[in-house]
Amino acid sequence: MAFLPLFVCSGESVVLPSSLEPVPVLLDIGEENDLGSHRGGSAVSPWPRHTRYGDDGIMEHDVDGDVAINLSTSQRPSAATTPNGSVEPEDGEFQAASLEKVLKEQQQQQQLELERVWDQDREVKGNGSTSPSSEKRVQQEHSPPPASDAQKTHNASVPASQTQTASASQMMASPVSGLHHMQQLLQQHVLSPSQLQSLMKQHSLLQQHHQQKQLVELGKKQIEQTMQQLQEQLQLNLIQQTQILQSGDKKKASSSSLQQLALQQQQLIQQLQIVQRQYVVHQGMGMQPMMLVQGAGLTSRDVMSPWKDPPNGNDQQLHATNSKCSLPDVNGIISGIPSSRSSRDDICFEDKLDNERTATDKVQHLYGHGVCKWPGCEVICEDLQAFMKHLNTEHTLDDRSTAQARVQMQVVSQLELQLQKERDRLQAMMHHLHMSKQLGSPEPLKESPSPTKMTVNSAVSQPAVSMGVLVSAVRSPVLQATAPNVPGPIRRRISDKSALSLAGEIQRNREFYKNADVRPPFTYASLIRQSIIESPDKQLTLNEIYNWFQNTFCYFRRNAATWKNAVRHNLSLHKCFMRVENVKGAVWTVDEVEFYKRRPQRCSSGPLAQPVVGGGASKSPTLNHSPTIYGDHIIQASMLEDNMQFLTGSTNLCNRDSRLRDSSQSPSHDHIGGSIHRSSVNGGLLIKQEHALTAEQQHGMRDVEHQVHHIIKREVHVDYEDIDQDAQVDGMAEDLTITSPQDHHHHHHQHHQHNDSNIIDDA
DNA sequence: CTCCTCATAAACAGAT
DNA sequence: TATCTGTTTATGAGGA
Repeated sequence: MAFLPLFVCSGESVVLPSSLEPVPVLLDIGEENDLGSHRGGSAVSPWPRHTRYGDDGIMEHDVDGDVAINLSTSQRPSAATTPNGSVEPEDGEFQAASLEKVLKEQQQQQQLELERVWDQDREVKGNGSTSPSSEKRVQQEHSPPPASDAQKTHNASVPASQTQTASASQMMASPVSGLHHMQQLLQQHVLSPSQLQSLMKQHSLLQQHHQQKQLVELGKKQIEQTMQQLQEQLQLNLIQQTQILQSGDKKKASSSSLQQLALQQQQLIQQLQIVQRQYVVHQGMGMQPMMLVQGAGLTSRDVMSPWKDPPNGNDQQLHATNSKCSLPDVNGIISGIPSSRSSRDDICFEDKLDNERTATDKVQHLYGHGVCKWPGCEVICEDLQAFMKHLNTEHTLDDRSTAQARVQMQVVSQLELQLQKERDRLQAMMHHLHMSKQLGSPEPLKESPSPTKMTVNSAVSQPAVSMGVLVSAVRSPVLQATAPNVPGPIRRRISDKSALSLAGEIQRNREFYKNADVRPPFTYASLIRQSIIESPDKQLTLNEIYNWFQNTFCYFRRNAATWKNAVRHNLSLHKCFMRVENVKGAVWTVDEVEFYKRRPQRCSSGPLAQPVVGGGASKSPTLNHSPTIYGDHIIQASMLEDNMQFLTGSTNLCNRDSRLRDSSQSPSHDHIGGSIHRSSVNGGLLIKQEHALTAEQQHGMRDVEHQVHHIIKREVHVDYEDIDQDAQVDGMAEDLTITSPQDHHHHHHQHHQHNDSNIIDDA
């Protein structure tokens, strides 16, 4: 979810349309894709290799990439809170940098050694790395460990098949008196000073080990990621092949594409092998500190546990599988050990725990609410135990499960690809916005975002986006997608009068709106108008308007019936939209005069109000409600930005850029241009400016300013029915005095909107 | 609290 | 007939 993190960071003032909530970002998977369900499924891939990667399900891995790394590098060490404080020395106590250096050197040596050993192993094994000829083969080679049944039975034992493991094990002296012993001593409180001293030494070594482990962890993670990606590409490739094979006998073209796929496959496999090798090396690095520990004379079953994780992803998976299958272990984890547990003595034990916890977590992804969540299964299992049994009997490594897993994998792959794309896009967008903000706003933002605005969510799930970017994003609609906790649709819309800013806003965020399933903060009327004035002929058919909505806004690719109805409704309702019969049907045009005439009283408080807060309100609904210290500045900046655009993009007066420009562009009003007309056009807008002549106006309102001095606010009842285009052109003076409110006698007030506050410029 | 704007739903009719 | 287009009414949310 590239956008998700961003979305989550908004303030409470943001409202998401209810329809949006489940799918903040629309992936092009389907109209009504249910990301949630995909997620649920993807979190646990039945595919063996996924088991090995611990808690980072594929999706999560990608989604929280940064977070994941952080966790891996910091969580464990920081989690070293001692349950029984007396036992454990302070964390930083023995962190000698020099020692670390030495250790690193040793580590490197041993890494080389490991590599060598591993190479030898490969030679011995003789199953080299020739490219697989069949699909199955590929799976076996690159996906984890075809945990064969035979291997499965070796619960928690060192996988015999892994010679490299054996080799590695041999490198290590047989462990003696380790953590276990240490713990016993400690528990008995019978430590002599010398014992204590040696204990401390051991501790320091352990710490060193752990630190190094962290260092290695990061690289490892990256490699794991790469491996995952490659494997998934491979899977994708295979799937494509299968598809072609299945449906391909018809076309010859498929044979060529097959060849291509095969080629790709080979390349992927090669890459994968390389990466896997790297991974092994890293595993060795991660393991190496343990050797030190052992060399120090520690011994313990727990210490041994890491060695159950062979320096190979396959075997790790096996281990995880074993853990998963070992019910007592699972239960123990669930019920027993607190996650915060981690004393130095337990480092290794904790590793084991991690793996087991991982297994448990994964199992939990397949089991929920008493139902097996295996794709297409939904068998009811009373308890975890029953589920485990079911899992181990029904979902074994057979063809069906494999196929299901493959499907799931495809789902995950596609989501992941999409995610990556979207994330990149987002990054680029944010970067761009940030840049343009800096360049575009004459007044750099000096305030820092108020912490209250940036919710916890933002901090948590926000990808690597700088605060500055976030700030700049505040005024962008991006943040609207946040605040998932806020129910109901967005009520705040940038009102019509801000259409000027609308043009710029849409332009600036075009890519964003196009791809993010975020409701644009503009009214339907504004959007319709925008669509029309963007068209070459300043006229569109209804269908073209639809298309514009869909092409411009991801949001409008859903719930078509709803918004289309709304569009039609708006077209009919607002007098500013005029239906023009055409040879080939009817087209809609915008009567700019009417457009600006509508509901002035409201708008005056909106976008055109004080450029400060009020204007900001229009700019960003999220700020409307509770302008913050930075909100004002941002708004100001953005308003200025708009004015800049106006200045450069329009020769018309008016305070708002596109407003008059658009007016001049209006097909039906090209000939208007009278000052009276214009002033009346601006009427509603200018009212508030009487007391809000700010820097904004100083920028581009010279023409307007002198008018403002003479403006007279008048309440006029205008019957739009009586004003046709020509009448309007004839003179606004008339239309200002024209009729009275309609004969609508509904209980409702909606027709008061026709009370126009117009400005007469008698200058 | 009232007024206003807007979104949404829906009924309905004519055109295609 | 089904669908599209266009009009109209009703209602509720939310802001000023």
